[in-house]
Amino acid sequence: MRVLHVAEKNKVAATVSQLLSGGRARQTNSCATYCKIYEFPLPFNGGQADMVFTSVAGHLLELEFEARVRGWHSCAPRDLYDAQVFKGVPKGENEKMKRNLQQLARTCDWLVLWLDCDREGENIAFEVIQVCTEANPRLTIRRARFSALIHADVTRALANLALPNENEAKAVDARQEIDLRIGASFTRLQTLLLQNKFDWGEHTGEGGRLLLSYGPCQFPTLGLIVQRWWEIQAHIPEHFWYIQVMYRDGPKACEFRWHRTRLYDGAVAAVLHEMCAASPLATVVSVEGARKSKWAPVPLSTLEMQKRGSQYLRIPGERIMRHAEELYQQGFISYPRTETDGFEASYDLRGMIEAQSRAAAPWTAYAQRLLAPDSPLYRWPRSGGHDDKAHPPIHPLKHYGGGDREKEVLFEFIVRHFLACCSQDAEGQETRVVVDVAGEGFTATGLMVTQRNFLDVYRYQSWGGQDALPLFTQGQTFMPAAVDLKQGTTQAPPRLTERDLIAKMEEHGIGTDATVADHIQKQLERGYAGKDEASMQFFPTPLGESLISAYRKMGLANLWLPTLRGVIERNITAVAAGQRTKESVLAEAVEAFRGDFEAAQAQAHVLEQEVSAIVFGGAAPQANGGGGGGGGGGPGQAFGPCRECGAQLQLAANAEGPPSILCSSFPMHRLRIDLPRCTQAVAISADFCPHCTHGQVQQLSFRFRQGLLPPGFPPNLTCCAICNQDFKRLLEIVGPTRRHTAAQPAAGAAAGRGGGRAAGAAAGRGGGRAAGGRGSGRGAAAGRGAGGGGRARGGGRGGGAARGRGRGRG
DNA sequence: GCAAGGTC
Repeated sequence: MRVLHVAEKNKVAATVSQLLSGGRARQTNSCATYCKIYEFPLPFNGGQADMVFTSVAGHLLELEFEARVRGWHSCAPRDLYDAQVFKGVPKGENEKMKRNLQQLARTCDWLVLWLDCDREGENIAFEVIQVCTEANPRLTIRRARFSALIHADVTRALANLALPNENEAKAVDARQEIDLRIGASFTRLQTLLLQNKFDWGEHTGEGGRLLLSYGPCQFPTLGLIVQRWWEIQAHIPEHFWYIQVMYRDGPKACEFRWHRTRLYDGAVAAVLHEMCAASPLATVVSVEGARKSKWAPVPLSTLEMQKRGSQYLRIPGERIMRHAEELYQQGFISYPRTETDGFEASYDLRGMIEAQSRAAAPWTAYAQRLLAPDSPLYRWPRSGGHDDKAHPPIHPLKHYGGGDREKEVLFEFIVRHFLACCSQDAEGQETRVVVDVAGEGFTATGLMVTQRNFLDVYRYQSWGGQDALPLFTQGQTFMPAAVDLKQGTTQAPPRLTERDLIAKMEEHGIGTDATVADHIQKQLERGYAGKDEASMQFFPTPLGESLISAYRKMGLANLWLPTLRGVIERNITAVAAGQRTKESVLAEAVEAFRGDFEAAQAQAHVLEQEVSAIVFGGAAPQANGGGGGGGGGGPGQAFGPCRECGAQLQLAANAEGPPSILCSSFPMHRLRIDLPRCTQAVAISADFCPHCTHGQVQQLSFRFRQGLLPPGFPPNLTCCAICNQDFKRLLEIVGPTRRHTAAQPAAGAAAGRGGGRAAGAAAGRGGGRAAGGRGSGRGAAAGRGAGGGGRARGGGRGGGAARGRGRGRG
């Protein structure tokens, strides 16, 4: 009896056959470059069998359209919803893998499938079955289910062979067909529609041809980037005030923070501050201590490696995966694509630590400390609770001597993470001191680390530090070194870092651990997004923004919202669970997307308008009706070049209230000026500004609402909005228009403070200035307030420092 | 020239 065993990758075929044969399997080459053959005898099914192990390399087959519609001009893109699809063998390596399988299948009686125990693995199993039974229809077919490549698991799997799960495979079939139909149809629609309408210049890729791809993972990814960008654009900086109490005794000092945190009403804050300043003696109300611990990390999964790697090491996820793949191929680390973040009890962790304790590396001494008999430092890693039933967490196998600098840095991270997760948590003592000043409460918090433990090896993280508070006792009084009224400004949310983006994609189920980095990379390749190298933050390009904006205006939000993938995923999960048939899910999804496709095609002019307005800064016709317009800024009327970058300045309509002035260039520079709150109407006048020397800028004609105008200010003004001092002064006095994001509410703090607070904030702004002016030389506070006007934070500029300070802290 | 998912 001959039994053919097929694994998903050569490594698994090699490991399983070595485990089952006790290391006596004979290896030979096959006609497929990466897929070896391993042979050995073994008792099986009551007799003796010749075991033949080989593998594929991922999917063997690919879903393709029938030849009739393969040419881009052979049919209308919408025909791709009805065209036939079938699974074929892609040319090249896969043809060789197929030949290898069929040659072996002809000589065998059994086929045992050792593909990864996930949905894709189940689908590949059926690809292997299809190909093998073509060559030998008499095969007895079984599935081996294993969760770890260790002896006990593998022998158990062989002794408990089961049948493959067709439902799981069909779920993947459905996913493939949906992805192919919507991906190809929208890609062709977008590309064919727009490629000849504009001069794309630098946007075209290698072949000099423009490719505007659409995909159910790439668009929601782009959507995440654009959405955040719109939130940033919609943010209106708001001033707030807080009281800060400082203690100082020689070198010892600490800051007490106000229990009210902050107030948005400057006048009220000023009153409270005056009370504190009038009787500043502080009384210690309580001194409390608490033990705190900082948890060591859990074992490393792929996405965690990418998130932490991009943050700690500043290496993009795509390169992390490339290095990790090489380290794996060369035997330095375990399999790099895993969701598992806990070790099975049978893993020999001490053996792995030992391997790192022998190398001459900076972490050698730490590894030795961990290994010491009865080491109080060592502990079995906490599990993160995820298990893909196919691969262990990423861990080092042997020492990597180096060569490639970036690969070394990644390897070091993998080792340090592994050692850290095998270590005890860090321990510390927190002290909280509460004081009372004139009836207002303030708290100082200090943390002293008592046991560093894993932090000693995990140098990417820090905790507290030498932040011990001076000694206070309850009932004690002291005179603060300062009781200050401070002013701060709310900050727009930061642009997304790679870590943020990966986390959001994970949250919404966009992509898998093996593909998330590719989807991000694709944003850059297609020119949909850019990445600020210094801050590692993503921003949409005008092209990316225009595409998303177009679908938003069409009212087809489900084509780019991050929830798109989750909807598809939920439906195919029902197929995998046997609750729905593949046919019904497919029919439903295809009909839904066909509807979206037809709606998009019917409104193709919106796509053109958005690209024209946002990418090419053209004075496109105003979008009529659309999907509400708003926050993101739509097409606008141009009135002259931007002084900083030369691109067109536009008067861009908002959903409510007067339009805003927008510079269309990006990411070089992006200017936004919200007009004064009292603006009733504005129009581009025929006159040019006599002062702007960088180009011809048309003046704007304003009509203002009388009630809000400062005394003596003319209700009608025609002036240059860029350089006119009266206009700037008015903007300073009355503040910019308060707008709301129509379709996409801003996240977190900004949204929470929406309309309701508007009146209070406006009042606060006025009051605050007064307070600042009255107060005796509080230069810093007053100075911070200036320049807060209508200018939104620019794209590429000025990121870092201010951003790092976080939201709203002064 | 289209997708996303495997893996080398």
